[in-house]
Amino acid sequence: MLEGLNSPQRQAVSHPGGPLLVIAGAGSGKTRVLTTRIAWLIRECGVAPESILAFTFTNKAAREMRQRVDQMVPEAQGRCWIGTFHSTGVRILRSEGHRLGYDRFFTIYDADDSRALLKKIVQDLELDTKQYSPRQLGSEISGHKNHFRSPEQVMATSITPRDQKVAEVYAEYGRRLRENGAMDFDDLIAKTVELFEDHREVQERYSQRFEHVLVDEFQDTNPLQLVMVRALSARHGNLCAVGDDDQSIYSWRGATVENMLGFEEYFPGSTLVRLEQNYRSTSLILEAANAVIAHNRRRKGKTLWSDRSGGAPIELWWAEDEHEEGRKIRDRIGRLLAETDARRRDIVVLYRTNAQSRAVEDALRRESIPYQIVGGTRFYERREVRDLLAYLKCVQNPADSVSFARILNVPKRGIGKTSASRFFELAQRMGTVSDALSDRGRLLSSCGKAAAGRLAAFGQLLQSLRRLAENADAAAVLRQVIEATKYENYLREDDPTTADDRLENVYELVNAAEEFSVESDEPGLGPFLESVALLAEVDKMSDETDQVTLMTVHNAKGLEFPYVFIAGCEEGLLPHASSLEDDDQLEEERRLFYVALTRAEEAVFLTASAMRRRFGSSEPAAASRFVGEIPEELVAEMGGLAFGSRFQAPRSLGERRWNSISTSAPAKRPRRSRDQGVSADALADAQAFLRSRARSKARARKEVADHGFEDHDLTQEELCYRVGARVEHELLGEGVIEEIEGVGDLLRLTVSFGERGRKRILARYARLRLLDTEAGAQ
DNA sequence: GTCATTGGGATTTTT
DNA sequence: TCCCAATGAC
Ligand SMILES: Nc1ncnc2c1ncn2[C@@H]1O[C@H](COP(=O)(O)OP(=O)(O)OP(=O)(O)O)[C@@H](O)[C@H]1O
Repeated sequence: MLEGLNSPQRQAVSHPGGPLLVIAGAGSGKTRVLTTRIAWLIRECGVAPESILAFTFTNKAAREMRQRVDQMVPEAQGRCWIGTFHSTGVRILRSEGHRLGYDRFFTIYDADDSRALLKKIVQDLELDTKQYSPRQLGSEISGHKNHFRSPEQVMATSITPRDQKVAEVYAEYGRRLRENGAMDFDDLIAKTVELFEDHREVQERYSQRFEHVLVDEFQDTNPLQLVMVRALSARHGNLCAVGDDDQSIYSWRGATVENMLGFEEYFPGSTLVRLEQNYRSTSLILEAANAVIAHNRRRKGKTLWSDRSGGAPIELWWAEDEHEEGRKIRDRIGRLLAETDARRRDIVVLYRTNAQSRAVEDALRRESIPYQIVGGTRFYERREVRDLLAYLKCVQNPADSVSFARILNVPKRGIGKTSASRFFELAQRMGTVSDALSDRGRLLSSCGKAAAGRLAAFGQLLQSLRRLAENADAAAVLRQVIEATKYENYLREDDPTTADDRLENVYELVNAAEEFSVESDEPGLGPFLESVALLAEVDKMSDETDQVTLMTVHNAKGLEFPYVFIAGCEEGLLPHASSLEDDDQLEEERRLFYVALTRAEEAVFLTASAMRRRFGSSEPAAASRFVGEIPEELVAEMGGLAFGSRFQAPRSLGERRWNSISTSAPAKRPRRSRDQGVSADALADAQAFLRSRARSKARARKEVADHGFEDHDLTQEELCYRVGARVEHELLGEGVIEEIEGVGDLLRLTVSFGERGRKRILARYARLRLLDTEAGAQ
């Protein structure tokens, strides 16, 4: 079993017991060690499979781990508990949640449901929805939960009046979730922890049961999850955690590397194992990744090497806009497929934001290159899908008022705002929604004749669906919902232009339910809703079909591909504009880039675009500083004809910016007009510009309008351009510069070519030659 | 109660 | 650019 493993890997796999932390860089076999250790424990140490609990980051990772363990130790046969924190929480709460007053199949609220509930609360508490947006509140409350802070604690430590209000909302939110018999995502872990605290005997039982607890991707666990891990491993103290602090990319979700760095403190007497050999990537890729991540200050350095010497240089492609970027990616993919033995499934296109997938998709589609997209507008977030799921949740859980409110008048059944709010008042007085629905008399007196009739009819619909659900499987209930509500007609009438798409989604949901009903040994509504709620995007990723994969860097965590494209290597995108002001956030962006690079086995292709469409208008972009942090000799700048080498290489621009940014802040200085020359510390303006862009789009626009780019950092070549200078163009011949806008890659010149007319061109692509340099130079 | 129009906000990342 | 929520006319 230890065959093929290196020495520290073996040490970790065969570690006898007690807390073990494996810290190691990307591709060093952490996951493999964890998997093998599970098999080792069963086979060599005689540990019963059901006494093993392993946490993975996604259900997909769990599935793969389970498969591999089963391969190595057939007798394990899926008897180990391997799953995400959330699915493990659900599993425990399903059998123990009654102690906290929850039904076996409590409803799981997704982010949308939570927001709907928060919105209601904000309205009921008469707070300003601008200042307390459900979205913002949701993430604040989630943060509190993930840091293991109760509403009372938040209240006690609140400073501003707003903090207090947030604490109030938090407390009320918890009460209403409970009233609705529902938990949000965070509760799946928080309530498990609560269960263990309030019922020590339950905690004792579970921690007795799990002789060994293992955690993958430990750097992205949050304090709440740490509490859960500690509770579960308390009895035997056999915890094996693996992680890489340089790959921590979920701090915005409450994750903290402190869990790893403070391991010895939380689990005294722990053993530390480091893995230093990478088996995934060429050494060129590793060298690049190591160089980039070395720029992070807040890290414990580590060694990572590969004996896969050499490797193809990292290609850097420039495009004028995201469409061209998409085409270049597609063309390069086409060449890979034609010229190497790469299959489509060997290729992934990674990006920072989901919105970037669009341009790549368009390009791939035009050449009919099959692709799958992971994430983005999620299937289960589509309105029609959510409507139908809300019906199912409502059928399953009569107390779920959020789902009820969603479907009360969908499809339209003549119960408008007024009737609805009258009804909810009545329901509040009577205790539950379903009681109110079946009380004809009170309905009549509260809501009037017409509405009362409609409400009662709706109540009967729900009742009949509930009766059906007692015996039928999820698919049957779903089909009945669609039929009874004439949902297909509703979609067709509601908006004929989108009806086809939406109907397709409806059928896909039916399909999913049917598949579930056939495959699952518990085909009922409750288990189906549970599986839907826990499904992550990568879980649905197909490994079978041969297609190119598109996804965010976050989703690519833990995966590997021979060929990796990283699109949008631009300031403001990667690093993202919202992370530029804060060092910690900036370092997380760098880790993100590191994660992206280290997914690759054979080759990396970076692309960036000079212009990027955002909110419908094109905005300029500059090279990502991270690209500049890769040693120059590892990068091959591509682009052919359009990219004049006489002009400043864009990646150097990124480098320059970064270098200057890390020096002390430049003093304010007088503005100068562009043809007077350049200021030495124009960088500050560039930064300020990016910052302001992050702050407010409108303000940023104004800033551009007010003083354009004239004060930004200029390159050597740009220095030489000035209005009135004479230049020569390869095709157009001689001309005179009339106007200069932009900076760096985006430097645009308006040049008058006499009879050939006036052209506005990007300097980088134009291949201009200055004719009278002394006139242009300072 | 329903439908159309308008205006404002959104894109950072997700279990 | 697109999507939603709020507003107002019928
Ligand atoms: N001793 C080994 N010999 C050969 N290949 C190995 C060895 N250990 C790991 N590998 C391979 O290296 C690759 C990376 O392994 P694995 O995914 O376990 O690394 P990881 O540390 O979890 O990576 P990441 O941190 O990027 O998630 C896998 O393809 C794995 O099969």
